[in-house]
Amino acid sequence: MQDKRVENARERVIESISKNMDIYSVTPSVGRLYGAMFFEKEPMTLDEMKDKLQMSKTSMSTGVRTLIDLNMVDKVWRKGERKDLYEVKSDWYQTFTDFFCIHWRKGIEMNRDACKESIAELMEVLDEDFSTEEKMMAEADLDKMSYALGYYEWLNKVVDLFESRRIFDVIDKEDELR
Amino acid sequence: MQDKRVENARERVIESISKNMDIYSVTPSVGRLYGAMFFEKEPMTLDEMKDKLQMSKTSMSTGVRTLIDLNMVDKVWRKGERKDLYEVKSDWYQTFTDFFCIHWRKGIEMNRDACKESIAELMEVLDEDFSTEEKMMAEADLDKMSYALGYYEWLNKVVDLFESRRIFDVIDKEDELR
DNA sequence: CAGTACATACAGAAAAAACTGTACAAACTA
DNA sequence: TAGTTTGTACAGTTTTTTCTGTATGTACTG
Repeated sequence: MQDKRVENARERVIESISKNMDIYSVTPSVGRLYGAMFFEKEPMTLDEMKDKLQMSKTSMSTGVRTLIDLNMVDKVWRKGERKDLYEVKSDWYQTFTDFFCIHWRKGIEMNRDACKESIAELMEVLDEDFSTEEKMMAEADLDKMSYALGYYEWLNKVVDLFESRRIFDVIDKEDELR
Repeated sequence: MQDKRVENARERVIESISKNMDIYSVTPSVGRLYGAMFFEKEPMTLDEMKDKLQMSKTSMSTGVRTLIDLNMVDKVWRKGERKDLYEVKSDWYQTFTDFFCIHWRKGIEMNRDACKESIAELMEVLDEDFSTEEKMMAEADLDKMSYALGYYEWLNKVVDLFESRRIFDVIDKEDELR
């Protein structure tokens, strides 16, 4: 019974992808949706997804929205088709770097801003106040924040490396076999 | 009132760190714990954490466990001290690469294995079965899986780049100011 | 224009996760 | 040894998230 074997093979990969999408903060259900869509030859409608995954259409709708927000899925236009069509973005390298860059950049920026603001505040205190105990406290915190700041600058450059695609000079893409 | 300003400065950074630790799949509470511990000059006890964060000791216990599992915090030994002491690992560059490597490696490996197994299964089918429809299906899936496999190999090399610390040749660490 | 097909907003149900207090075991103290 | 202190297992509670069904608005069709 070949049918079963082909189906099994596909299902195994879908399940694995689904399990490991937690790194993208994506729920297993949405991961399964992504996996299913990945293997579909043609762009899918919400109803097809619903049938495939045995879930409500509402869930498919929100799931797809999540994947679109993550830049992992595209809405597709096809004339004469009333239903919305969706397909997974075909360039996984791009998908990876996009996700990585957007999320890290956001976090880095927030933390960096907080550090900068607090460092300024502490410097003010150091200038004005001469209570030794207070000063030592402020200085210790200042050191920690400076260290953090340095780390965030570094991380920012790492993100630049991916965003600028220079990472592909450092690590060559595998030959695409398709 | 300098007291407040110093405290504010610290609190701002803790809160920011806490918010952005979702990238490490860490809950804001645990993130706050990490932030508080980061600024503490001396290693902390569970009771100190509990007082600081106004939460139950049980939560501190599980929170610290989480952070230790993530390689972000160390248990510290100090003679004559009955309570367990904890401090955050001081090398954030290492912490980052550790996390990145461990988590991505796990995901990559699982997906790669699933792909390999399924590719083998599909090749078997292609050898045996001559129904054209079946074959086309199997071949299409095989292509997708090969592409995925190539991507995982690439990603694996990226992880190598970090794990081997060669990343620091590509992106220099910021001068540590502390 | 009415009628149908579609996506999604919204409210509620179900499931999962976070958090707490109590109880208990292990390690220490006297 | 008996008596503390400390960390955590566990059960129950609260909060959050995920999922569903119904209802509604919009865009097509004839």
